[in-house]
Amino acid sequence: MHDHAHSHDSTGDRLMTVARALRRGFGTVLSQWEVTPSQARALRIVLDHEPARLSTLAEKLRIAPRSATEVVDALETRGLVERAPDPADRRATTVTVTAEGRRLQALLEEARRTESERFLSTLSKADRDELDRILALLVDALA
Amino acid sequence: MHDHAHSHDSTGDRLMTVARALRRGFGTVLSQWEVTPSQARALRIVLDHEPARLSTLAEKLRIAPRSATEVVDALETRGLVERAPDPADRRATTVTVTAEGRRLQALLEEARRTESERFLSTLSKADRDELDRILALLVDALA
DNA sequence: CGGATATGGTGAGGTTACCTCACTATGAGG
DNA sequence: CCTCATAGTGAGGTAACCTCACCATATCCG
Repeated sequence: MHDHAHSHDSTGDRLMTVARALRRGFGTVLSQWEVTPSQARALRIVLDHEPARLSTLAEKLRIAPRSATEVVDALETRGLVERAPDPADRRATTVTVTAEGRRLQALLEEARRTESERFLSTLSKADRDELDRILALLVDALA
Repeated sequence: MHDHAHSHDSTGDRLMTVARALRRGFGTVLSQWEVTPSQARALRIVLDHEPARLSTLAEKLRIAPRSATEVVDALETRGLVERAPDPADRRATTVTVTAEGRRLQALLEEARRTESERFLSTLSKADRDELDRILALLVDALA
């Protein structure tokens, strides 16, 4: 009677399933502020590396430099970041977050945290800690 | 020297990071057979629900019916699935996997398993089991 | 110094995987 | 049978990527 179609799924499959659901959740939350997931990710990275070159941003986001141009265009249009010439290299452009961008980023961070907790709320505290610990190991291994 | 920029990330963030990396891995492996992730997912679902209606497939993949048409088009062009009229409802179309599709699906399943294990290889057996157990809980909670 | 070569950013144009909307064909209920 | 719902698909659109070509600037080196 029960749906045990997942019973033969591997850990990797489960991981993808869970991540997909969480992605959906984040996306829904983000749309409240008319921010796309890609923009939210970029805004966050820029804030972490301010003042960030476009090329640095591209690298951190693991996208092509050309694509970084696009997402910065979008953020700049929304007034969340600003471009400025890099005084050290006249080819380069640096990106900084505006006050407005900072304000929004704080809201997004909070929303992400809330959504994440809601998502994990079916787990016991112990399991959540375990999950976090193991995921951290995997993240470290990616470096 | 070390990159501890992730230190303030939440569990949800880590989950996304890990899933993203795994997705990349799967994608790379799949490209060996010139199969896109979307096609691989669809092939799998069709096999699990054979003979599957397009609408059923769309529902299981959580995409719009129109999009199911597209992915089935792609699979049919590659000779991996076949459309047939549903004898019970002349509006409906059923999709079945061809012998070729079955052969490929077996290869893909194996590749997925291998890639998944490679990805998790940095974890101890105990941690892998823990991770699997907790993810299974989350998957169940999604239903 | 100056010429070759590498690098930073962007315009043009393409791809994938989605979407909505409108339409046709068929089924089902009153 | 007349209305209304449902199955699939054509047409056309979007987000988030991509490559390739190009220009401006930097760097290296004979």
